[in-house]
Parts: sequence; C-alpha cells; structure tokens
Amino acid sequence: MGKAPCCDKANVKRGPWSPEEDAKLKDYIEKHGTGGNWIALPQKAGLRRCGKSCRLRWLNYLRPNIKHGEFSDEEDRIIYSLFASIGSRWSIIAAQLPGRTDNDIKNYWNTKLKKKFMKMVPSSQNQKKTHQSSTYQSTLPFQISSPLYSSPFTGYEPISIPSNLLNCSSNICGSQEGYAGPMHQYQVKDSNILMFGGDQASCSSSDGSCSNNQISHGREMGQSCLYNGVFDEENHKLMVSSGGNVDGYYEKPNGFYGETEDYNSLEEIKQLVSTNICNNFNYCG
DNA sequence: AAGTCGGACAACCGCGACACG
DNA sequence: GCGTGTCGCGGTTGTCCGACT
Repeated sequence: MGKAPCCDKANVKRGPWSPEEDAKLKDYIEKHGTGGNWIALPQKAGLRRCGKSCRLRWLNYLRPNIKHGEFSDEEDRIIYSLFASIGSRWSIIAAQLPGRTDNDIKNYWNTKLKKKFMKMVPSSQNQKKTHQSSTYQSTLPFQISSPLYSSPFTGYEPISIPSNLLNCSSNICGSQEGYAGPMHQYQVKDSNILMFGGDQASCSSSDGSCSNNQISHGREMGQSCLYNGVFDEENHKLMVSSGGNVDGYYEKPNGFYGETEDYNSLEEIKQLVSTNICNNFNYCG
C-alpha cells in the first residue's frame, strides 16, 4: 500500500511554467495568500498544476525579493562555512542568504562551488574515498564535518582542542537519536580559512529547546542552536553565523552575527572559539 | 551547418515530519 | 494511539542553451 499521490497526475500539467501560469499564481497569492493549503490552491487559482509544483514555483521563482544571478564571494564563503559544518541542509543555508532559495544554492553548489572546493583541497586528498553510507556523502570530495558523520572531512585540519571542550554531552544539550555531538573546528590546509561549528542535531532537541549564547565577542546572540564561523586571516575578519533553530526561525533578517569583526590572528580566534565553546556549554540546556 | 557535449537551472519525486480529526 | 492529509526538504532528473568539433 503506497502513499496516496498528492494530486491526480493524469490531470495536471507538468514541465516548465508559462508566463500566464506564473501571472495567475502570483496574482492569486498576492490577493489571497496561500491559505495554508497548497493542495487546494491550484484549483482556486485556476491552474492545472500540482499543489507541490505551485509551492515550488512560488518559493523558488515568483516570491518577492528573490535574488537571481551571480553569487558574491561573501555568499560563497557563507555556503562553504555552513556546508562544512552542517552538510547539505540547504534550507538552513538558504536562510543565511537573504533572497537565495535552497534550490538555487543546491544547484550552485552542485555545478560550481563543489568543483571550486575540490581545487582548494589538495589533490591527494581528493582521491580519498569515503565509504560512509550517506547518499550525498558519497558524492562529495570530502567528508562532512557534521556531527552526524563522525569523522572530519578530508582537506580540513582539525585544530587541537581539549577533548572535554569538544564533546557536548547529551544530558546537557539534548540529542538526536542519542547522539552527543561534538563541536568542530577545521583549518583549510594551505589557506587562511578557519571554520568551526556545530550541528543543530548536536545541540538541540526536536522541540528546539536548546539555548546557546553564541560566539559573539561580547555580543549576545540570543537563542539559536547552531553556530558556525569562518575566520579569514588574510583580512582579519571573523564571521559568525547563527544557523537557526529547529523551527527554522532566525532572529535577524540576514541571520548573520558578528560579521566582519576584526581579529589579529588565527590564534586569537582559536582561543576565542575554545573559550566560547566552554561558555556555550554552561548555558546549554 | 549540423551534431554532440556539458553546464546551468528548473522542476519533479519520494520520504519523513507534523498537524489534525 | 492511529490514520490521513499536507508540508517541507533533499536528491535526482529533465530541459534548455551555448560552446565546441
């Protein structure tokens, strides 16, 4: 017994959207909203489309403030950072990039950034194969640093941090399927980029109850269960992001904290990160 | 000019999570 | 507690189009 299809596939149009369909959908949603029911929407809007298709079209293309076109270096860096720490959680990554959709970022990663990244990672390490079972893991040139995947990804050099700071015990932070997730810090070999971060699974429960004070250099970031950062030693900039909580709620429109803070060295950042990991754990739970 | 290839992007599919009766 | 409907996400596929032969 399979699941009932979301719509009658024989009677819905598929394939590319015409300008007329776009106009109908946009017009309807602007006037009436989605009504919280995408399945019923196409009929009401006079469209012969599947509700899911309408939703996708709206979210990825018709919605106001959608940004199309080239990704900036800054956006690249944010994507690298977040991908390094949380993997292919495109919706979370998209939430950090105003105007970008998860589909956009996913496509951009698959077609461009992944290759760019491969060039950045030493070739000998590119050749290492991973045998982890995750579907997407096997398609990538490195292993994911997400705590869901226990080993650090290739091409990133773990920074030595006392083990008692690296392990977020489940009784403090909650866990997903009993997993106690570590924090991760990596320095990209032969580059000046330091990445660090945790996974929401590592420090949140399904009800999003975890409360962290983020690495913020004296700035309180409020509640969030995911934090990541990139330090660009060349430009002495630290970027810290809040990856949002389980509900997908983000405190700031751009979801970014501590952006462009000035720091003198990688060592300073390492110190800061270590210190704040400790503090975070004190606040956790 | 025609055919082929590959990149970019749009759209679809399947599944898990969630809400609600 | 269970079944059903819907949403949202991530992976995959399809299509278009420009570059190249």
